[in-house]
Amino acid sequence: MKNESRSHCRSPRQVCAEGDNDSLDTVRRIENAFFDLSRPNTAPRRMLVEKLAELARSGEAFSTDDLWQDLRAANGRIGRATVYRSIEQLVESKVLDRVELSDGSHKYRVCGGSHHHHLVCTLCNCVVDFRECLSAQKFEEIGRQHGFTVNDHKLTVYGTCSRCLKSGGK
Amino acid sequence: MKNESRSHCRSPRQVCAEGDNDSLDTVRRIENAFFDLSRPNTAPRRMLVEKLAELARSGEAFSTDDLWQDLRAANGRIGRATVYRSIEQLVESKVLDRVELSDGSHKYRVCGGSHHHHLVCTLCNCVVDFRECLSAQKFEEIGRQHGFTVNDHKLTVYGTCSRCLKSGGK
DNA sequence: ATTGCTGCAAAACCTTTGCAAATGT
DNA sequence: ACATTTGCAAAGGTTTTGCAGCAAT
Repeated sequence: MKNESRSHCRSPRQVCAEGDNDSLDTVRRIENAFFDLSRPNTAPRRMLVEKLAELARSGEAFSTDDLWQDLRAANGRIGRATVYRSIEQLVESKVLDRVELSDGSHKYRVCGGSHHHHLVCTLCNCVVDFRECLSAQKFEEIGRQHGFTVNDHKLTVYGTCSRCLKSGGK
Repeated sequence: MKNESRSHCRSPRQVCAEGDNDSLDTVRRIENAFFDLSRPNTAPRRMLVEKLAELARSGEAFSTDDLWQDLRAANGRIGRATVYRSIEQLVESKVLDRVELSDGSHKYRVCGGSHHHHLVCTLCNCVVDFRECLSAQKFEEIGRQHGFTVNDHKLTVYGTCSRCLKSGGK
């Protein structure tokens, strides 16, 4: 009885998300991220690139386990540890965003290159990007007021998506 | 037998935080949060109230385990599960904030009543409050643009605090 | 041949749960 | 007495780690 609200979010079609990435570009970015750290173009990495390009297109958010299960079902042999290790690298390389859900758990999402933040549905946990934010100067000012050097920030908005609103949260 | 170690508003190693809560008010708020759910004024709850009031004064952020260890060391007999259960309730009651650190882990912090967000040092993980934010209308607009009904948001800024800057991160 | 990624299984970690006993009202 | 909370220990779930073997360069 753990994550009670994730059940209907696992479905293949995730309507409340934007597929606004150019997928060729995404493939390139993922490949570069792997390549930057080490050379080998291995089978698991190819599987990951392919699957992540697909997830970039749909805009769907996924857990580490989701990704592992999907790859394992579709292509066969891949280890959980490889998926964990790859996700870690790709988050580091800014290819993936780690999105905090309202219950404190998290999912990942392939992110476009430009500055954005996340709108998260507290019922189905779908995720949408948006671009509004405070200005860079404002962040600098916030930092200055407390003696911080600011280098990153994260804005997450929680609410109910249109699908869940219509279906009354069911 | 209570340990009155409340004399200083500065915790041993967490200087970069604001102790801006009125502690009497904080005690009241924590007690109410417990009381709202059920009557018993038990020993563990009194221990928690006392310790949390102290943490409110210092502004220090803490993990569940930190809190358990501290209580256990100072006052003796308390179960991990009790601490987990209490923290969960207090987060629900908005007495505690859950703060996401830059590495994806989290800590808790006693929060003042008014609207605020967190500035987190990526080196020492200290946490400071600030009040700047987007306007309520802006959030509504963000929601409207994507068919969401917005009901909450979280803004976290990451950087390096003055202490860590001075010490070069050591 | 060398390098280092990969899969597996075990270990480590963190959090939740079940239940008898203790505690507050 | 009664209703709840508590502590303990066990279970649960997730992530990391160690290492031998393998694949890519």
